[in-house]
Amino acid sequence: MNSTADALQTTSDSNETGAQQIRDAIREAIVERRLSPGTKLSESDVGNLFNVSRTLARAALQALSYEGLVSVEKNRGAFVAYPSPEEARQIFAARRLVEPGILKEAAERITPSQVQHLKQLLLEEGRLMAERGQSARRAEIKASGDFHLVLASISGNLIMQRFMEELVARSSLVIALYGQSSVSSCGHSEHGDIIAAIERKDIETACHLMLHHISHIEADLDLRARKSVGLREAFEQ
Amino acid sequence: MNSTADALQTTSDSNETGAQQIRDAIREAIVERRLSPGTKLSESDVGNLFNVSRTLARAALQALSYEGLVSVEKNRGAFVAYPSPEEARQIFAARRLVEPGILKEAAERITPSQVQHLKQLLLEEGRLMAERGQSARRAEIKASGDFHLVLASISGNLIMQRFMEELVARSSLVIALYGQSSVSSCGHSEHGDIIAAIERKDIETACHLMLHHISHIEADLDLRARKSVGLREAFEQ
DNA sequence: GTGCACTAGATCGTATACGATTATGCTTTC
DNA sequence: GAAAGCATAATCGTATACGATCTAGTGCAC
Repeated sequence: MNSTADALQTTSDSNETGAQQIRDAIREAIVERRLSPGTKLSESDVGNLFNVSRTLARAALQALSYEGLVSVEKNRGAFVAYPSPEEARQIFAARRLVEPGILKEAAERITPSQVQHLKQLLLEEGRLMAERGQSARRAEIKASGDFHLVLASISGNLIMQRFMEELVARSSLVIALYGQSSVSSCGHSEHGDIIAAIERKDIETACHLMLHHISHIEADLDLRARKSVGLREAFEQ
Repeated sequence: MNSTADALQTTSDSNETGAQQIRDAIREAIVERRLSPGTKLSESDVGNLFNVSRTLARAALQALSYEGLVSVEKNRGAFVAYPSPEEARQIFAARRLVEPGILKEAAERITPSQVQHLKQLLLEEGRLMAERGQSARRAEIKASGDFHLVLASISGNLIMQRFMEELVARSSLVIALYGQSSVSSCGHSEHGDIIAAIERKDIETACHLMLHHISHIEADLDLRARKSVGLREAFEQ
């Protein structure tokens, strides 16, 4: 049990308050798919894992439920969210709705050094794709999401940035549940194409590429049947 | 003090858990501008007001901070959010970014009965504008926001709906702080124009009208200087 | 009279405690 | 042997308690 704690506590000792640290650690675990949808997150267990009281554990789980990553059921407990197919569709519909707009604002105010940053991110992503192993896979998942998040941060709108963080995190959950092609969740080359369009200030095509990109991710999902672990949900959720 | 409690507890005794009831009551008070930006919300005071322990009061305030309506400062306490001019700009930028898209989806799937619902809302809004008195003013503020929220609910996307709820609530806070023309925060006639465009399935114009509408609201703000109550913030915040 | 140190009060952060609700497993009965 | 009922264990909802941090007021020194 302690080994799990070590695995989760990757980003400790900042100046945040206790509950936020736990929230961030659990969120990271969910986004990187170390925690599967439907997993029960008992308040006591979470508290013991991080050596804090149930009070803080509860606060962290409550916070995650506001982000849609955890669903708390009254008098039953908290579970890693198990988004329905309909919910999955809405998440991607939301992304199609906001990401072109974010991209447009980002493209207008991007600096050359930020373009370099994006390119470097892309390289890192490609490197991870080539590697084998669990941790490389996790890092790749994170990197492919970071591309969209960095774009949001460049747009300069903190509110949209936070919204995108929520959407990307929930997307990761959806892909974990309904994704088909085992690994590459996010078309790597498409990220590159988008960066290229941004660089030559071709905002129009950049937006179209982004729309297609999101649709490609969604097209890789099988939203009709639940994944093989579906029966497990019947027990725990 | 008890009179205040009665004034706040408009929507009680549902099947929600205690903290959610308090959260909703405070949110409503903020949106209807019964609570001004910068007001201190002490955990003990909130708890006493609603006859619950600090635990629940804290949970409610925490929840509101996730929505951006309350800012909690470590070891200092919670305050009704006091959005900066920059934050205000970002809120309206976000609305310009998402509302056309929401409107587009809503217009595509709207039913005749929902159109009637919108029209009825509009009438109600107009009736309240004509009335005098504090409570009518509050109801008008709520109604003008509800127009945008109903549109979001018609769009059928729960995620965008929740996001819009956050944006509308925070807009109310911004208008309370920086609004100039004392009362009519939201161009009433513009709502009517938008409904008309939706009804004749002219989505293109409806979106343009919406964009102008949002810009008109923002244009009514004075984002340079803080309002006269600004000195009060110096004391409490 | 002004400025600094110190003490007292208030408020927050977190832990613990207790009643309420739900799940589980055993016993009993048909 | 199966089903229903009861008892027990686990978990959540909420309140209370205590230490830590911040705020404010007082008094002393200069």
